[in-house]
Amino acid sequence: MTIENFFAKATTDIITQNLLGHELLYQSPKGVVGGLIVEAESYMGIKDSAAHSFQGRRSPSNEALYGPAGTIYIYSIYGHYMFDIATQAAGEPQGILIRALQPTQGEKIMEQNRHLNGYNLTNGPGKLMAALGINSFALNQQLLSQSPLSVSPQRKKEPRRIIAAPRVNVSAGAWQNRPLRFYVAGNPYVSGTAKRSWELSTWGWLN
DNA sequence: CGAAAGATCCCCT
DNA sequence: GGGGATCTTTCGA
Repeated sequence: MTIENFFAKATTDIITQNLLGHELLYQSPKGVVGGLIVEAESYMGIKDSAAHSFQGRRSPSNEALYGPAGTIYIYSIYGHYMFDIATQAAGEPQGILIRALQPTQGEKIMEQNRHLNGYNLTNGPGKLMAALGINSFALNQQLLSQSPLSVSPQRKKEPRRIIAAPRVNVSAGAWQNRPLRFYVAGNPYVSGTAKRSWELSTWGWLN
């Protein structure tokens, strides 16, 4: 099973839920860094009012969304870099925004990249990219399997419970309240969650 | 060419 | 929980 086979086999919202617990790794110049995916959002393509490809919008900056499943889509907003993966066949511009990681590799390097430590290291889409040390568009439009970024083809850990909620900072449009944000319940690296909701014995995993 | 919006972050109360 | 920083992209004149 390759990571490309993992995608394009279901609807993007199902793929997003199945992606939780997979390990994202980056072969960075300073060493291997990465962690388990604990939070992600689905963007459902031309009919989704919050998607960059809404109504078929297409330009050099979002071209990666139109690539085959497993294509890396990097964009920037407010001076921060974000990491998406195209999930469907070429020409069907749907994708997943990776929003938070639980560090498993190179935590020291990530702390140096971020100049801080603790749960704030990777609990947001811009934060995790800064922690990995990615601050350019160099990997945009590359295939995951042919780049220094990789996602494990299967789960490393099973979420005990997955919560679905409206997407973060999607505040207008017909799809603004759709529950397309998915995260591991109780994991302290999920962005914007309250301390009292954290499960610090299991971090939300079954194994 | 200027302006405004935006899938965010950090620091302060 | 709120406001300012920051900067790329897009759209309208």
